[in-house]
Amino acid sequence: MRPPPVAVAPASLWPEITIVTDAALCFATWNINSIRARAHLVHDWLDRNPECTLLALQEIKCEEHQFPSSFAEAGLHVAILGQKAYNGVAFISRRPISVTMQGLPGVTDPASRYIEVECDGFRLGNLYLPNGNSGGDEGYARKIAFFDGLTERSRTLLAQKIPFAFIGDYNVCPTDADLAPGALSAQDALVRPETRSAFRRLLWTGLTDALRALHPSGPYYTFWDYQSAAFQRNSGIRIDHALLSPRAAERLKSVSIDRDERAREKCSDHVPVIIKLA
DNA sequence: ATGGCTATTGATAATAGA
Repeated sequence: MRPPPVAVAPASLWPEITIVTDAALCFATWNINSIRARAHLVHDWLDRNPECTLLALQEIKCEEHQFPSSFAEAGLHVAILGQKAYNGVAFISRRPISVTMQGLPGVTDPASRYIEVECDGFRLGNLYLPNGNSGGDEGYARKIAFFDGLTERSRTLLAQKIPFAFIGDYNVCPTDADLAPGALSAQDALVRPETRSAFRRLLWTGLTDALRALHPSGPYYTFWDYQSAAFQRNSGIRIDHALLSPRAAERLKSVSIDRDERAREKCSDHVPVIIKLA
């Protein structure tokens, strides 16, 4: 057991903020678009990224019992919230993890889209937000309802003074700088003003968009459509994000997007985003 | 305007993704 963090400065604007000495931590998020189709890519990636302690996966597209056993057999810790055919989120970790939540309070959508774990005193929420383009008004309402649930969850964790990150596929381009010209129509649920507003309401609970904190301008994409040679044309969008609690944000060292993964054979249409905390 | 890619399934055509 490691000792609890030692506070050396008083709380400021956010009650959770204190300057602390915590162990370094590296984690990543990756919408894998079927773990069964791409388990080998995940193993390869983990082998090449030994410093990454936790990997959050989205769209595993299987039930718990269908999740490849190779990860646990390799000595990795696994936490899964799955369902048949669609959605599904999971953690693969080099360190022990305990599940603190499955699904978000108040979110009635039965789809498997949120799992949260504790690891060495840090909390990680792994989310796959509804796309919102299908299912008409009801489908879009589920997207906004998920944002509301996540916003409430942020307030709860902040009130509990737990350092955390919400990582995953948010299915939102926060600003026009987060998509290539022409990559999406203006009516798309990923860029609708109501979607961006919901994202900002979540941010304004006191969270930090890790990539933009370190890279305020310029195009950074995490998804390229399989169609129309989108990757070759770099017609991408940034929809996979890491939002950090204040105490986590103070420790932010780097954010990197592993775009090389998009060039691999039979790859996912998303690439890993890696976050390092001091 | 359409199709274009890729995955899934009480498939082999439909649905969802983004």
